[in-house]
Amino acid sequence: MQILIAEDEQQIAESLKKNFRDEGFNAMIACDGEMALKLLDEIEFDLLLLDWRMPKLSGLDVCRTLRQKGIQIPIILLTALGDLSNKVEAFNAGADDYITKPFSFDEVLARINAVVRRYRLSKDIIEFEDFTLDLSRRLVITLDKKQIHLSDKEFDLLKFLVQKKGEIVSKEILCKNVWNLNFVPQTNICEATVKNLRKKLEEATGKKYIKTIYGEGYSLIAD
Amino acid sequence: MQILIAEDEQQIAESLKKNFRDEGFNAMIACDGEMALKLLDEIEFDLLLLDWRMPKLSGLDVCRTLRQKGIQIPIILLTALGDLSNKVEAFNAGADDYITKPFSFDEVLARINAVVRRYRLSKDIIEFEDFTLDLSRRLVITLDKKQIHLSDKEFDLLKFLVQKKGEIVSKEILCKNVWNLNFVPQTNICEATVKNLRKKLEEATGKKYIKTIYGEGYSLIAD
DNA sequence: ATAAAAAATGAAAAAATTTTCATGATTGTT
DNA sequence: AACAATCATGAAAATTTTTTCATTTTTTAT
Repeated sequence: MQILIAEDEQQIAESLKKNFRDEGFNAMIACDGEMALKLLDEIEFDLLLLDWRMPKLSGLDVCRTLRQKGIQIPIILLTALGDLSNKVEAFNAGADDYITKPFSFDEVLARINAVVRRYRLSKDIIEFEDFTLDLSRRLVITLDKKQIHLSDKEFDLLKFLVQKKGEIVSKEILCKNVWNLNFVPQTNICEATVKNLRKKLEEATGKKYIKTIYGEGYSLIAD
Repeated sequence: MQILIAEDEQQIAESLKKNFRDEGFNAMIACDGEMALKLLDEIEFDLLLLDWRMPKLSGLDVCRTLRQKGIQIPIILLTALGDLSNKVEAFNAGADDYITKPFSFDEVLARINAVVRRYRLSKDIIEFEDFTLDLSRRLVITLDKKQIHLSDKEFDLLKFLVQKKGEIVSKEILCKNVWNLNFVPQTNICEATVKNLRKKLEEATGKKYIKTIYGEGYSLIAD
């Protein structure tokens, strides 16, 4: 996960970054609001941790600007003041959550998880066991945030199986949905692609996910 | 936009169709529920305007049948009866919205816009001028519903430009976001890919969309 | 008008993906 | 156990995509 920390107090920013690294997250620091906007414009982040008080542009301004532009990245605002009116202001500006300083890193983690989970529901992200499919970016990410590189057909096949997880999917249906064929071809395209997908999934996770049901089809199983 | 009007009262149907044409939408009329289903099966529509009371199959039946088949087209139900229980029934059957007769055409337009916007947000669909990007299926569709076949890199490039439509995007930023490079390579990968993308877009739409801003970058422009 | 920098282009080379084919292994049935 | 059907596999062939390179064209500044 790629996180942008927009925070002018270097100590806090660095400490967050270090903690994130230990969690396997990749964090980058912007020391003011303008820099944050610039970085967000250039690089794709999964989450923005945004300090309220910052030089040049306040966190609130950054938040409003982003939402105005239609950018939907999850945003958590950090603030030193814990009163309710700030909270309301934060949400009105388009923040997804709100943390009061001083905070523990555990709290940050918990909030991030909640916010990101909500975000995923609204986006096209499907989780299955040890990996996550990002349908719009066509990425498969493992638990340890590594990317599994799948070819187009492999991705389509996995996507279809994940969408039908547990169910048995016949080759006929696969041909329709992955190859857009209304018949099962004479060749063994399905089997060949399944084979390659299996290999990549096992290399990445060490587990066997695609089960063959003799005479019926394939099925994606948990463990 | 391709609209199907399912309405047995010819006068209403024709009036709607005429109004739609003035708005630049293409509408087709089905005079009963069965005909509506048949047309929906054969032609891709963007919206279904569905009368409640119709011969053979009622609007509600059509709605339920479509949803049962997993077809997700936005549906607006038209009804002569304005009571609340109908509204609930409509939504339960899977309609997206509900208009009570008599209605003004402005109201129809407003509801259509709202429904279609919501649908697009939920589907990760971005529109730009004469084409539409379907991010989760990685498809580019022209106004006349033809598919533009783009390679992976071409799609990523177009997607990025569409997301920044109007803005100038430097090669540096493209390299970061399309090729995941933190530098501009010595070779002219960007230019070459832009060239191929331009060719395909122009072949499909006859228009030039990607403008070069000398020394600065590229920009996707309207017309 | 001219030179230098930047961008466009066509074609070739390199790399990756998709598909096919021949062969071997597995499964269910009799 | 034997058979037929089904599936798995490795490797080759075919196709497509990506990248590079040499050259031409365009743009900007002088």
